[in-house]
Amino acid sequence: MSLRGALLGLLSAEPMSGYDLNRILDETFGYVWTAPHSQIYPALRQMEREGLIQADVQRTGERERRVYRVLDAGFDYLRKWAAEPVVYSGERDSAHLKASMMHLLSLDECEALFRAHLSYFRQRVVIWETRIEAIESGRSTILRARLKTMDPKDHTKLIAFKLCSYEGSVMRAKAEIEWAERGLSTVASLRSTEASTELDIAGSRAARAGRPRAATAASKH
Amino acid sequence: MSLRGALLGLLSAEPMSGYDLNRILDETFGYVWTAPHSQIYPALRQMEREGLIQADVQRTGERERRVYRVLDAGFDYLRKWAAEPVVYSGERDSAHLKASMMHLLSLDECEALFRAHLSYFRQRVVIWETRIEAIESGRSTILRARLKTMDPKDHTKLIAFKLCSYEGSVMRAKAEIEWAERGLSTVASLRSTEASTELDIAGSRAARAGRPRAATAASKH
DNA sequence: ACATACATGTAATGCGTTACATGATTAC
DNA sequence: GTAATCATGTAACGCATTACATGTATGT
Repeated sequence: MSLRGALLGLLSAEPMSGYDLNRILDETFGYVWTAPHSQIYPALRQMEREGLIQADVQRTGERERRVYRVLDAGFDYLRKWAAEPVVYSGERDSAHLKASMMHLLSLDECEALFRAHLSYFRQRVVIWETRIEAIESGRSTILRARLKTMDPKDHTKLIAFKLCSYEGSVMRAKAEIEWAERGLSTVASLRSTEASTELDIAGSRAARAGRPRAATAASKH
Repeated sequence: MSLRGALLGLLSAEPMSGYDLNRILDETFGYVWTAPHSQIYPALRQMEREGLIQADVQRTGERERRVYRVLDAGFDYLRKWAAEPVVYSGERDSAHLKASMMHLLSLDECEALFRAHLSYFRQRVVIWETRIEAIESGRSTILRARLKTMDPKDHTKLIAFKLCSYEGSVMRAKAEIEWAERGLSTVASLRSTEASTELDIAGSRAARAGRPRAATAASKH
């Protein structure tokens, strides 16, 4: 269960409440896992029942705040979960699925889909690169909290892997951007083919510039 | 509902049975969407009830085979679904999530995770590049079936977008490969740091070669 | 005879989304 | 006073996984 991994991982840096966890998943940590509070609160209660974490209840007047900290059993669970091999189950990506059916759409609709893809991942890249800079310059509060509780000789390791995981997200997002850009240029080529009343052969060559075999295949039928 | 999109998309190329759809999702089409047969059969029945598709029942002796074809309402549904903007909901990736917690693991365990990642995506790339070649050379049977039922002037468009979507998957997989390779070199650097009993500063510099600011941040605490 | 591929389902369980629901504190 | 933020939950529904369940046709 990855949700538990994510929650225990964050709690192991610093004890905090369900509300805090929700905020962090929304803001910074969401680059690897997200969850709504409707999933978080029950999961915390369940893990508490199982003895993985424990809540220290803080009161501000009437308001109750349940600050969870990870118990030994929780650390064991977390380590065990993290070391388990990942199960790579099938792909499920609506953006790419829709792209595989773009022949059903108008070129305007295709363009709109690619542009949305582009702007979504460009935003992600900006957000995550900002995070990377924060980690590199030591401005990240959650990282500082974690470093405080750690043996100084492990600091290098922590920072190296934190950066590595953020860079992974950035690299993937950049691949999506590159793909969307390629998609847009495919659209542009098809548009010019549509505009002129040229032969199919010439058209397919233009549509897949740099991929001569595509043009060959297209001209076959 | 993306499952419906995937099924209608495949059926629009060629009428086929739930069994066929399952096989295609497992083999070739799974690069964008996968589903087990326990999802496929009920989805087909439901779409039939709603008048999106219709089954022509074929009998081979006792055995019944329900071959579905897309009705006009189904085409409308498909086109409408494909043109709708994609909802980009939060990331959820256990591999990257685990990577963000690798400081909890031994370097051997980290290496194992990265190697598994690498080999999984290398396999994907091989499979998908084979598909791309099949499309480019006109050896793809499903593509040929689709081309037969289409206006020849749209062939270019179909092939261009098919290739584009496969290339998207390849590009993303290559980003994952590159990331895993980077992860492995991070592990290697940390290993050499661990082996020698050098200072933290020198260690962190080695661990993040080419990223001098990481070393600076690490040496701060 | 036996294995493999063909062929179609249901059921239980778990994960994820959206909506519903409530109330306290703080800053303006 | 009122809006934003803090704070914690439940419920209904839908989508996904795994296991259960059954039987036929075909090739060796």
